This record gives sequence, C-alpha cells and structure tokens, in this order.
Amino acid sequence: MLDDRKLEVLRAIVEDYVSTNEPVGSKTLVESHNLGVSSATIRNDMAVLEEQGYIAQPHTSAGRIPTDKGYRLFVDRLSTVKPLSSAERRAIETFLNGAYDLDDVVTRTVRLLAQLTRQVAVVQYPSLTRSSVRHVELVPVASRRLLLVLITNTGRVEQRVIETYGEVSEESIGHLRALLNTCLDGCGLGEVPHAVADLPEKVAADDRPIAAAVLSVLLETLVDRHEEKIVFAGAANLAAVDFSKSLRDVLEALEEQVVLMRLLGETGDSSTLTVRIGTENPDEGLRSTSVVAADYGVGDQTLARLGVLGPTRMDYPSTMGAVRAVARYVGQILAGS
Amino acid sequence: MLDDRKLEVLRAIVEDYVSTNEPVGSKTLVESHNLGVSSATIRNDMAVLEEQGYIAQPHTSAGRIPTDKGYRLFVDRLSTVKPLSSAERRAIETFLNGAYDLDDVVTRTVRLLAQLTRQVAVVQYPSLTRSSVRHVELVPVASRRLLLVLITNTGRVEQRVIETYGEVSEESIGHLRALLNTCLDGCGLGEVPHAVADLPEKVAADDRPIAAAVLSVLLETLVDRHEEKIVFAGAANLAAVDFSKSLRDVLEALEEQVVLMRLLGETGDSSTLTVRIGTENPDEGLRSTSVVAADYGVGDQTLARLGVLGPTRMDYPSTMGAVRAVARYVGQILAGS
DNA sequence: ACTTGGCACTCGGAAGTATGGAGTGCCAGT
DNA sequence: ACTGGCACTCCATACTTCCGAGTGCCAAGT
Repeated sequence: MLDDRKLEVLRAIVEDYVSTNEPVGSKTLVESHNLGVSSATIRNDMAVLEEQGYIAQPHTSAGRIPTDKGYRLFVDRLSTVKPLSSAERRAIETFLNGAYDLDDVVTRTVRLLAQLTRQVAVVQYPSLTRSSVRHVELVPVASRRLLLVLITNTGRVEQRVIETYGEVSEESIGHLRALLNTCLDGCGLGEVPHAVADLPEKVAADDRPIAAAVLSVLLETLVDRHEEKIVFAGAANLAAVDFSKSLRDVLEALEEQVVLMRLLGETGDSSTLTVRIGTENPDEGLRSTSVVAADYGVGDQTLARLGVLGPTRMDYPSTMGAVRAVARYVGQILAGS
Repeated sequence: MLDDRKLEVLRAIVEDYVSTNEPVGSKTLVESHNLGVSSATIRNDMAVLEEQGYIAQPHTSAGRIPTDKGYRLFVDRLSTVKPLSSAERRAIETFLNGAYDLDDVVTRTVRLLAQLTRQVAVVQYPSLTRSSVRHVELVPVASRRLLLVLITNTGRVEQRVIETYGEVSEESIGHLRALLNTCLDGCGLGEVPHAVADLPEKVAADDRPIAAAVLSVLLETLVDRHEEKIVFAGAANLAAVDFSKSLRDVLEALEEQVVLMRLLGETGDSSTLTVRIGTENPDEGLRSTSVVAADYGVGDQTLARLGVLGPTRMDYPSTMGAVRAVARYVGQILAGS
C-alpha cells in the first residue's frame, strides 16, 4: 500500500513541519531532503498519503501537514527514540542528586523535564498503594489528640490527626506503636487492612477504643489518598507555541487533577513508553496536544508515571528520549534514598 | 489640585475601563454615570487628570485609560474593600473545612482563591522560621540510617535522612529522641540552634557522634528550608484576559519560586492588605500585572502570605475583599487543626 | 507502470486604499 | 465655571488588488 518512498516522504513532511511549523510543499521537500525524484512524483505520493488520511492541507493550494494518523505512523514505524546527549545526561544526574526528600525529588524532576523538552511536564507522586510501610509513628500533640504519621519506603509521609475522646497514657501509646510497627513493617499498603485485622485482639482491653480510633484513621488515610498527588511545570512553554484559541482550554485541563491523572494513562500497558496523539486523548481540551508518558519505579516495581505534554506538532524522538531518560534516573534516585 | 468632581471622574473611568476593557470617552462617561455636567466639562477635567499622569490615551483621539498612578489613587482614596457575599463566605468555609492536612489546606486555599477572583492565586506555606516545634521523631530506617522527622505547630512535616556511619542501638535512639523533645517542645524554630547548644553534653559519651550527626542535619534543615515553599493556581485565568505578548513572561515569572516570593512582598508592612500595581512590581515580566496580598496567621502571629495576581486592569475592591476573607479563614482553619 | 516537465488554476496573505465614527481640543458664548 | 459647536485626528474595518507558492492533471518520456 505504502511503499518505502511514500513512507520516506511522510517522515520528511513530519520532520520539516515540526521544525518549521509551516505546511510543507512538494518543491521544498525535494530540495531539502534529497530524495532522488522530481517534485511531480512527490506530488503523486502526497496525493496518495492524503487520500489515506496521513496528511492534509489546511487550504487548497497550500502545503501539507501531518494528521494525527500521520504522526501515529511516524511514531510507530518511522522514528527511533533519540538518546540524550551525554551533557544532558550529566545535567539530569547532578540536578536530581541534589534532592533531599520526596517532595524535592518530584519538584526537581518536573522542572527538569519541562526544561529539557521545552514543554509541559507532568509527574505523579509515587503511588501510595504500590509502596510499603517503612514506619508508623504515633505522637501525642494535645491531651486528647494524637498525630498518626505514616512513612513509606518511597519517602512519602502521610499524617492525620486522631481524636481520642479521652486521656491516653504514654505507655499505651508506646505499646500501640510497637504493635503497629511489628504488624506493618515492610507491609505493602494494599495489605494493610488485612495485616491489622487481628490487631485489636492483641491490645489490652483498656486500650481497645483508642486502638480502634487509630486503625480507623489509618485505613481512612489509605482510602482517601487513593486520589494520587500530581504536579506539573513548564506552562510558560505553552505560550511559545501558537495554540490559537485553545490555550485557555489546555491550561484549564492542566489544573484539574483528575484530567492529569487520565492524561498519563494507566500504568504498565505493555511498553513503558506510551504516546498519545491529539484526538487519541480522552480529554476535550487536549485534542490538539500530544502526551508522551512513561512508568517509573525502583527495580521492577512500578511506582507511578511521568510525562510530557505538548502540541501534536512536537519532536517525538527527542521528547521520548528525554522522558525515558528522566524516568530511569528518577527510579535510581528513589532507589538510593 | 483635584477637586471632588475630578476624583469622581477618575473613579468612573477606572470602573468603566475595568468592566469594559475599552478606553472610555467623555461622552459615554457622562451618559452612564450621571455626573450633573456636560461632556465638554468632563473633557476639561480629563485633560487635567491626564496632565497630572492619572490617565492616558492609547492613541490620539481615543478614550482614556487609567495609568498605574491612576489605579494607585483609586485604590488608596476612591475605593473601599468590598465584602464577599454571604454565599461566598459559606462556600469558603465549607470548602476549607474539608481539608485534613497542611498540604491539603494550602492546595484548597490556592484553588479557592483562584476561582473566587478568576485570577492567579499564590499561597505561601506557613513559614518554618515563624512556627514552633511540636514534635521531633527519630526513626531507624536501615542499619546505618535514621530518618529525622520534624513536626511543627502548623502541621508542617520536614524529614531528612541521617547517615550514622555505625550501628546505633534502639536505646540510644530512644534516649536521644526524648532529650530532643524535652529540649525543643514548643520552641520557636528560630530558637532551635540556641536550645540545642548544650545538648551534646547531656548524652552519654558513646552517643556523642550520633547526636552530633542528628543535630547537624537538624540545623541544616532549618537553614535549607529557609527557602519557603509556595504554590500558585489559576493560570488558565490569565489566558482569558488579553496580555498581548507578555503572557509568556508572566507564566515564566510565576514558575520561579524566587520571583513568587518577592511578589508577595515582605510580610507585615503596616496594614495586612497590600496592593502593588504594575510598575510598582519589582519584577521585569510582571510590569503589566497587579498583586493584592495579605498576611495570614493564627491569632496575632503572622505565618505567611497569600495573594492574587492579575492584570492591572482588575476589580480591586472585590479582589481585595476576597483576599482578605480567605486570609482570615485560613488562619482560623490552621488555628483549629 | 513509473516518472517527469509543463501548464492552468486556486486561494491565502500582504499591501494598499477608502471611509466612518468615536473622541479630542479649543473657542466663543452664556 | 460650564456648555454647545466645530474642525481635526486617527484607529478599525472593510474592500480591493496582486503575487506566488502550491496543486492537480496530462501528455510525453523511460
């Protein structure tokens, strides 16, 4: 259906259009990329490509621009991920190595990615449900209040206040704390409900009410925070590309956590690097954008996703390279801390 | 110099221009606001106002628009803060009451403020240096690693990893933890260095090295985090107003922590509500924006600032009302948790 | 069966040219 | 001190013209 030259033409169109942002015509094509044929031949090829929906012309008698379908073909079959330069790799490394807690890692990552790609970067915090308990702490903060602090292996810290409706002795608290930690140490957060099921039986009768209160808050925390945290950076880069009227829509979409979540997509569908182009996006306001996303995690355990959002007209090979590289480094950093 | 009518004219110009976004002429002015005089008179007044720099015309033979100086006069002498409607107050209250930790309070606040004013909201996290220690926790996370967790009275949690370069017994840790807490409980963060000065002397000789490591990390935390955390929301609202070319500059400025800090200004200069208009802003990219900011805190203790950024052409009375109201409610929420 | 040069055609964008109207400044009169 | 009147300015808008990049198609060549 599409012989090699036609594919080559499509690639050339994508590359030219991405770099110039202007519809590309047969003549300029044949001049810049030295295909060994004349512009008339290219025109015929273009007619075919257009008929099949890979390219389109904004107006009669203008050059062609790739359609979403065209970009898709380009990404799937005509391009390879472009590795970062060693300078860039070093920059990533040194920049991320300076981070000293989870918040900091995430903040730095999202900025780094935005700067590297000159687009909008999106990073999801390591999923709570996929991580495990490193430590549980109970801290009395007032006569009838405890603070429950939950520290995960990814460095995430969750805290909740517990009303005890009665005095609780230091001793009881210490006891409960010890119990909780032996029960939960290293336990995956998904297994917590299971792991604490028989805990009430192990505490002294006097402490049952307070234990119950603590447990209910603990479980609640896990449920509530299922809503994952997610951040973005680099909105200024959007202003650079001309988004016609829809810039507003895009910005609005970015500020909705839910949309952002959907944007990165489900984790772990086959390959680590997923690309969603234009109308493939689930979300209304983002029909003119593309998303390149990847899983990140430590070892073989996927923790969350991160990615980049830009105009459909983006440099896919480079962007994919940057996303992949950053995802890997973040995994390493998290593993090391 | 400026009689009452001229002031009235200025007010009318500001109000009209803010609502229509078009230069206002003498005729439309005299029609909409019933000043009891003719348009020719108004023209004379306008000429004076222009001469004094309160208004300007974009082109010869167009209407007038207020200058920064004009807005300044308007804010200082011609307007009063407009209280929120009771519906809005209720909305604030219910929305903020749902928050369950500091992160959540700040996130909700910034969104709320953005939505309320339809502009960009900026909220600074409660200052570390102004808050006090509620609890210090030491958690062993590996054989040679401790996690230091610092919880402040505002609910902020700081965590740092400590390398111990040697085994440390549970007992030593417990001892050190107890010491730290007795030393520091309720201690203002500014006083921490002072409060822990003689702590090394109180620990057993064997534990000196580890105590030193902990202290150095603790002090480091206080210093490093002097760089305060700050967030914004509502960037989409910027796209609505026409910022000509500078939208990009504004977005860029917003993504720089340092700029954001400067933006809100120093805390506690005289009144709680400060307004900075156009060129009064210290920052390059923000010369076409205005900032309305306020302190917030619990009781009489100021914790940090929050505010709103928008075009100089903004509805100052309403914006000021919203900022003031939100600042108060946040204070209340923080006090109650 | 492809490829190529040629040619007529299309149409968007740039540049130039009216034209109308909102707004001004000024002046003489009340 | 205010007002009505008047001449003047100049921005927006709309309308035209015009150029050229780009196309589709065809007939001829390989």
